[in-house]
Amino acid sequence: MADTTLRDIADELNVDISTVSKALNDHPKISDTTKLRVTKAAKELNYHQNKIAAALVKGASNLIGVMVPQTDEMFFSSIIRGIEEVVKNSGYNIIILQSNDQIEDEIENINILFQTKVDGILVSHAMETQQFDHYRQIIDRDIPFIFVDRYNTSLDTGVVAIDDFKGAYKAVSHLIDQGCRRIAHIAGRKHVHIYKERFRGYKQALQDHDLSFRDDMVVESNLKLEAGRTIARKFLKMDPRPDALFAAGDRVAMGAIQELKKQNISIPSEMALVGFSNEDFCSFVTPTLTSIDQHSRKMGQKSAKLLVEQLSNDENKKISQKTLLNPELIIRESSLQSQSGENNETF
Amino acid sequence: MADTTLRDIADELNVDISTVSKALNDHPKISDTTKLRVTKAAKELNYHQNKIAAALVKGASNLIGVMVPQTDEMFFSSIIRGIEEVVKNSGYNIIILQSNDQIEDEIENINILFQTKVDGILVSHAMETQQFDHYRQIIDRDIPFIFVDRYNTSLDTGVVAIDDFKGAYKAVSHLIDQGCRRIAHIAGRKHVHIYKERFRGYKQALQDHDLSFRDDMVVESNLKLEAGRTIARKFLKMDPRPDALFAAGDRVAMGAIQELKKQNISIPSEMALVGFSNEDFCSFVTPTLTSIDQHSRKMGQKSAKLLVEQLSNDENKKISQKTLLNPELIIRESSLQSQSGENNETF
DNA sequence: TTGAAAGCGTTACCAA
DNA sequence: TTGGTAACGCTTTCAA
Repeated sequence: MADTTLRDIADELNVDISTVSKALNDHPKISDTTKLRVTKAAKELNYHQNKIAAALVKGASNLIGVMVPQTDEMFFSSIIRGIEEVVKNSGYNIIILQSNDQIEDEIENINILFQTKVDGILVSHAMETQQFDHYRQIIDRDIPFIFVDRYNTSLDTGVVAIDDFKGAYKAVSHLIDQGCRRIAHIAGRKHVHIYKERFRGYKQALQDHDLSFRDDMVVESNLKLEAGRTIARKFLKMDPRPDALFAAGDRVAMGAIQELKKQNISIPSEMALVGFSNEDFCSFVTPTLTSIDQHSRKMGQKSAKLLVEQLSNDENKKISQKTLLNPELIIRESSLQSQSGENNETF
Repeated sequence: MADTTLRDIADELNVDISTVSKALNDHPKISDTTKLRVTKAAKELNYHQNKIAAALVKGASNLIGVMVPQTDEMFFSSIIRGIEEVVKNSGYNIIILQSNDQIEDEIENINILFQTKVDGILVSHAMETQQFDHYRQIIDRDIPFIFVDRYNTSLDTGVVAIDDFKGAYKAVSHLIDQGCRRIAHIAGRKHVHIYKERFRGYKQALQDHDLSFRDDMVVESNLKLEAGRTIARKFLKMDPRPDALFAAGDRVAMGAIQELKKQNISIPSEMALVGFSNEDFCSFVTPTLTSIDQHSRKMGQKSAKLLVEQLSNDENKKISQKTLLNPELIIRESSLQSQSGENNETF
């Protein structure tokens, strides 16, 4: 059954097709009576606007491209949720692309976005991306474009992320407050800006509390679970060994917990632990894991809002604004020296 | 900077626009030399096909609509991942819509999908949907359409899900094997087909092992964490109390674990536990949680494959096939009476 | 207030 | 093998 078109409605009502179009779009110069007749007929014929045709003539697809490394990482899926919520209410839809954390896929995806003629783009870039020329094309084409979370400073685009420096700073300061003095850091890849920031926050917190920074107390990793196990083993062999671990991710922290438990190291008294991201499971594990909440859903919402705003801006004035959300330290058992069971305060 | 069009390439090369189109589409009747010239010019001018225009004339958008309750639930985000992988390799893209488990959003989303002229639709329906007329429109319009996981039997569509009956049966049989005799069930909403199936599997397993079924051993719930706590409290008050809990979801099982631990009930010796979905955190909690793996990513892949297949089928022969994947019991500490630490076998 | 017609960028058919 | 042209369904400008 072929879809109803404007033509069908026009024929039905013996008016011109352009009249129908205008009536449906609530054009001011169409009489209320015709508007009524048209909307009625449209409903009867079960008409749905063909957005493809409209997009072609208007030069705007009402599509927003969203690219993340993978949809099935809690952090990204919740960003996506936030984006979808906002975007839909503004009449846009999102098309989702995954980079699988690989630059080749990223490049290919960007081409797809060009073909799809998306009106705007939201990206969290691949872990292994160190060279951002393919993103430059987006800017050259004047497509509104905002980085979410993982961003690159060399490009003049909008950015929505959390203040990773501050998050790390809060985490480490908290550990120091709890009496920890030899705090090690499980870092992410140092070419990724956000991980660099977390590392910087770690160092700064140490310095501000007159603790010395030591190179051998920092290990770079891919932040996966298995890495946490290995790295924990490594730290346990040190003498004196660290009395706390600040991990740049929850999964890698989880791996460390597993290893510590296996070796019967008590958490937090022998070694305290703070993760980063505040994934669901932080409150499920034993001991529950202190972490930094990144407000991922809000991050998605904010980036989408900014983008939509930019899109509705007549004078295509580029918003190359950087928005850093405030990270939140969620204190749980893994770092609380003064034990008090089900603690769960927020700072 | 306006995008390059076929016209630009044609002008550049002094050939007709239709020649360019054919050359780019590798049409057999175009000489290799012109193909070469055209592709070269296209690259130089940085041409990207306008899929919107192509979609309009071809009557196919190359878009596949995906609707899930929420993207930020592990299970759905991993379905989405699977879908995206398959679909991209077939030249399609996905647009994502969330129903927020509400029927109003569902109806609105379906209208959006009509407007976007998606070529096919993949849906996991909202928890609260009990009336499926809005889905019937999709069928009436001959849009290929497959249910993923949450499906309805009254509609003649394709279905990809796991065999929930079998999953529940495996879970309960396993508990019985472990010596449990009073097995309670935390069920999902009984109007949702998959939860009905899990309930059926539970009953059947009891019956096949000569255990009697009791109404008061089953509680229906929304499967959220908090519900798990409440329901566990309720079961703990029974006399004699259950020696095992089979939950239709991991989160609700998690809530139960929390309550049991709080009341110092030892797991699994005093009460064994099996969840459903095998979420990440199952292997993180203490004790690790036995669960049923649903192969969600594979589910996404399978449904996408089926849909794409159907789309490329010239004679629009509808695939109203039902594919049930085999659920996998992942045995962990929460149900293993013979304790052996880090057990993690697969059946 | 309504109608006619051009045009968005492609594809596909028929003619050359 | 290539060119011309209609058509996809809609919006928009100008004329009536």
